[in-house]
Amino acid sequence: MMTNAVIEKLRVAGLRPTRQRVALAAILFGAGDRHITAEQLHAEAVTAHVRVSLATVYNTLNQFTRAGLLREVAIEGDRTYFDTNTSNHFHYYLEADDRLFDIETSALSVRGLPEPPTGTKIARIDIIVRLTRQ
Amino acid sequence: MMTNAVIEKLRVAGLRPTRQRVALAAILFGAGDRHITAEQLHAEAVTAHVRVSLATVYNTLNQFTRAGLLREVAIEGDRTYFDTNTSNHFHYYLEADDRLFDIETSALSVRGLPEPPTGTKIARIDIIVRLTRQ
DNA sequence: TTACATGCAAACTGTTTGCAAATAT
DNA sequence: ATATTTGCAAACAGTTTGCATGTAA
Repeated sequence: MMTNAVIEKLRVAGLRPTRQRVALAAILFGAGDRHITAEQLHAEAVTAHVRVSLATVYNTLNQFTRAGLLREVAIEGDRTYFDTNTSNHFHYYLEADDRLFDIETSALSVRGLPEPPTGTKIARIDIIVRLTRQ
Repeated sequence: MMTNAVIEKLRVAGLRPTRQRVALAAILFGAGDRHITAEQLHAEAVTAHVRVSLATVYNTLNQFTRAGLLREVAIEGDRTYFDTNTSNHFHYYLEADDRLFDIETSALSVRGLPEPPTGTKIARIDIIVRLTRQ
């Protein structure tokens, strides 16, 4: 992703385009949809010779999420995954590899959902299809 | 749940019916389906005058899960929820209250799921319907 | 020039573990 | 008698925070 486009994206989200944010955004949004942890992103930044602390990576991921640029994916286990695809979609999770990827279809739907309890409404439906090696 | 039934359940699962396990199992399985964290279970045990350490509660929940008596539910956030209903079913999650409950229907189904990637098969489908107060 | 962002280390939370004492078989 | 389980405290992993320094506007 071009640096200018990243900078614009951050500005639109109301975030100052600092060196660290621009570099992290370029990694995150520069190569299609990604599912990444803070630790992984930090490692990639280090590899790309971007000087940024792990704390800043965490803070940045949380800011991006609050700004709607990322979405958190709930997987049981310790690490938190962040997804660069914020549109409505579902996931495969391959436990053996601790890897997460999008289900490539928009045809997927849920049937037979009852009315939610009184006083509540559905905010979002998360679907995780757990895979095992066969 | 009668103590005898709990003891039998533990034996069948290959777990020695110790005082702590029997007491925790009675709390867990004695009152319909429950969704509970280690901390919550520990608090209930203390209230019920069962002397048990938090570490033992954690260990016990993990043992029960390994034995197929419980099921873990992945919610983003820090705490791990354990569900006493191990059958195939889905969940509502009310974020405002950090509360989890079963979707009361067996009619719920997923349509349009593509073939899983080569070399993998579907182990389980987790669905979390996130609710907000309206 | 001023408000905001960063880095670091220290704090914090949920969870696991090592080991001696207690308990089930 | 012996193998398993427990409690405790200490360890641990992932994540957050306080504060001095640095940087964007």
